[in-house]
Amino acid sequence: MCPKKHIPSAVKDPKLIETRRQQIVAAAVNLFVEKGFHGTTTREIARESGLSIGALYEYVESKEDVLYLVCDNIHTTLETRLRRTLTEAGNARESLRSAIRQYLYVMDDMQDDVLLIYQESKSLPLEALHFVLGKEEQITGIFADILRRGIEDGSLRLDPGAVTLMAHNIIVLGQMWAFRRWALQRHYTLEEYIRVQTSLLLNELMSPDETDDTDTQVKKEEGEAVRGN
Amino acid sequence: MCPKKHIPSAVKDPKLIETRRQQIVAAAVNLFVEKGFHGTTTREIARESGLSIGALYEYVESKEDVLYLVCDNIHTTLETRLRRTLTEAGNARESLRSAIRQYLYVMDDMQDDVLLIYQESKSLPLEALHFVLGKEEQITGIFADILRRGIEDGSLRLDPGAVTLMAHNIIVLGQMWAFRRWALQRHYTLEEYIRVQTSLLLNELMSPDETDDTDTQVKKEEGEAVRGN
Amino acid sequence: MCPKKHIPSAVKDPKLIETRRQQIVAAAVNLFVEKGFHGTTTREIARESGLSIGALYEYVESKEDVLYLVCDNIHTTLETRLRRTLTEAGNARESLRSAIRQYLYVMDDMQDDVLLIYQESKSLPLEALHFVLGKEEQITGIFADILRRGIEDGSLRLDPGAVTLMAHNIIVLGQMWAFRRWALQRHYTLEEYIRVQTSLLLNELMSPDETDDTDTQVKKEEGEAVRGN
Amino acid sequence: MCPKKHIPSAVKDPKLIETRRQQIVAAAVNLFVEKGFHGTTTREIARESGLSIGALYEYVESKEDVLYLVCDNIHTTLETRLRRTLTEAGNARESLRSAIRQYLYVMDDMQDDVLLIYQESKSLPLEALHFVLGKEEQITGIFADILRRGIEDGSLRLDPGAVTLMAHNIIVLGQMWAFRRWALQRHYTLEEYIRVQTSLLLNELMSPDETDDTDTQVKKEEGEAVRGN
DNA sequence: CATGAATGAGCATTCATTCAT
DNA sequence: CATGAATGAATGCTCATTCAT
Repeated sequence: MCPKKHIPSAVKDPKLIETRRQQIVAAAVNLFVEKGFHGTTTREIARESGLSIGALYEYVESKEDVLYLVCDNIHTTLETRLRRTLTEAGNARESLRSAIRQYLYVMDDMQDDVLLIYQESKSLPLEALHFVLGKEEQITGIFADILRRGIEDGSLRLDPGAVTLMAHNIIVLGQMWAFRRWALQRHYTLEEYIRVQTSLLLNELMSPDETDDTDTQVKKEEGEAVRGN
Repeated sequence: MCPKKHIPSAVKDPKLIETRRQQIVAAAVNLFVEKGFHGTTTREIARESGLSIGALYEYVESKEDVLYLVCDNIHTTLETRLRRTLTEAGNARESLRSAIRQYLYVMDDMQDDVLLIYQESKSLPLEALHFVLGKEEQITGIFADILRRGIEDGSLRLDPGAVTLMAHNIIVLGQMWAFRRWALQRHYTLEEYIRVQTSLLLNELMSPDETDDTDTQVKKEEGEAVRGN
Repeated sequence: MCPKKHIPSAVKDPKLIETRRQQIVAAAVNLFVEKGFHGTTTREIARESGLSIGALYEYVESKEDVLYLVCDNIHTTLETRLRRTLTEAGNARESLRSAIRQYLYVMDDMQDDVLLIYQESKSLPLEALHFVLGKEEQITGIFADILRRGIEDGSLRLDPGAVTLMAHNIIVLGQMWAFRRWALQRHYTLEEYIRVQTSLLLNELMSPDETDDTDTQVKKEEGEAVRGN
Repeated sequence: MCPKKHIPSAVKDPKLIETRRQQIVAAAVNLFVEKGFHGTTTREIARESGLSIGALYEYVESKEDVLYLVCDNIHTTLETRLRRTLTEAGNARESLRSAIRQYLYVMDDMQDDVLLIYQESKSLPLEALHFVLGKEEQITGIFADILRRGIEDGSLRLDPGAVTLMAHNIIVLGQMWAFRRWALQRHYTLEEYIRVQTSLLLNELMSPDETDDTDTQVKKEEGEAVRGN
């Protein structure tokens, strides 16, 4: 998959390490989401993990390690869920359309976690940050691959030099659904968001002849609401 | 402009308040950018401001107030610089193209500040956060206005219900240049980024007949480099 | 006198720093003597100093700083008290005899402090340790000076190359009264100790013709006691 | 030899106890010398001993027990090595001269261990400390015995009441070579130190008629160096 | 208005020791 | 006998905020 930062543990049994770290991550995600990294104490993490503070530090060397574990876990979950939905059926254009939809479903579901990474990863030590960004890039690569397939099979017209950028655009599409939810989710439902963004992205917006009507149309009230801010 | 949160001060003279708060913000931006909100102490802010801690607390009620002041200041600067470049000359499509370019210039210049808002605004008390988000929405409104003008003058084909979303897309376009710089700025120069993103956005990408070649084409090496990662 | 390590303080008024540090040292000496450096907590030091823990750290940067302050204070006291008793009256031999006597009085009085330095100075950071050893050497120099005067005025016969060593011997003479008190003070009174050590040192022991009888003779019971262990 | 503190063990086999404790002591000496008693953790002791912490605590009841074991071991080694070199050949004066020389050789070799006892024995529980001091006294007795023999055979002129003191002086002579090495070993080689101290002690210093020249004379450069500080 | 000394709750982390397996 | 995971009291230190001068 992707190289992971090795976090030393005083405990020898790898099985146990895995189990305990899962407890820790499960507890920490919730706490970090709720109160932020700096607002959460190690004791809270320990308590919620069902570990003593001493035990916590047997599986982790610092609070920052917990943050890394959390970020990595979120990314892994994200990637796993995303890859699970990928199909090679049909041309790449259809694959992309489907992948975007699935990606946005996942992002909608993991909003808090996405936010967490975006707001707290700066607290990671440099080395750990690199690993996290590496993972981020890898996930971006999923879309880059589809885009390249689309260029090859002719279903997508895109300058090869713009592939990376486009892939990042798609990723950001999902992230903004989370970190601008205070605005977006007031105006659009997830389905609307998916529909419109996909259209814009797949360039159907400006080529009405290729557009299927149900796709681009936004509900009336929505159109009104938008003007209201 | 936009309603601002009133921050009480023990000092009467409004002129003085204004001056001192400017000192405070100037000092705090640098510190927050460099060390983050939590990594900066009030003493450091005071020292860099040329004030005593006692004096600092005469102009501000809490460290969070400083953060609010900083965020508000960044947003105000951003908006001012952006509005200064807006022209009504030509059709809206050309206005938009120009606005995006100018916006990206500003965002490139203010990368650190943009990052600051994105990573630290979660530390604001709820009320202050609302003011900050309000400002954000207002800036988004600048682009929404242009888009609406484009619909009216026919230079932009866009479903009215998608205006808000498109405006957010544009804003995020600029923000991602900052918060994904670890990837984007490794692959693209600012000019390339502006060119490609504008093309994608203005839908020239998929309609090569409308495209001006120099605009969509990315330098060969870039194309290679992209595949390389 | 002797260069001192500068210990930064958050407080500006030098008078206040002096006062507070004196409080701190006064409290810490007792605590360190009683419970050792590691056995004493910073909170105890603060409490006994009449300061809050926060205030303590305004005058000191670490617990080790307190230790340095304590060591330096002890050395300074020692040196001051020692120098106060020095006389140039008579020949150097008589000066030395008197100086040793006074030195041992002081050492007897400061036993606990001497012990403290000997047992805890290893906990000092390297730099601070150098300052402490420098001070120690300077005190040794007091006796070296007298010895040199003795060589010059002919009242002491000593190879110049042995001056330093002899000076260290004298210093250690006083220190061992403290750190071997569990044995020495069971067998000898201070006066006896002074008398015998001075005799041995001034070489009267083996030259009975120069010896004044009352000086070398140790009380009968003492002689017995010695054999008893 | 000397009564030793009994340290309870959960293990029955005395052979095994002996072996394991030797492992423990060997590891702990190095660690204590390097990092001090308080700076060494029980886990480190266990690891270096090749034992698990669990096992460590089967052979020892506390960290302080390890310290006692270490101190006792050092003292035992010291005494053994010292006694091995003792000869009854010649008069006591010559025995003493030789014993001092051998003693200083051993002390030079065991500097770190000597320092260890001097700096850390204060961390021993009272009872253990008494045993350690007892051993120290016993070693001192070695020299007391020689001194007494010297009084009897007339080769040493010494007030019987000063025997104990003189014995302590000799012991301290060796110890100071270790704990004042920062000064002494900068000025003198071991051989010079032995020569001069022996001379001073054997009272040849002030009676040049009895002195053998090579013995009291300190190398010219040394003499200079001494004045230089 | 300005100063800066004082406060003390709060935090991350350590480590000797235990005990179930 | 051996193992090593678990415990949690204890510690050094920080820092936002206050308030007497």
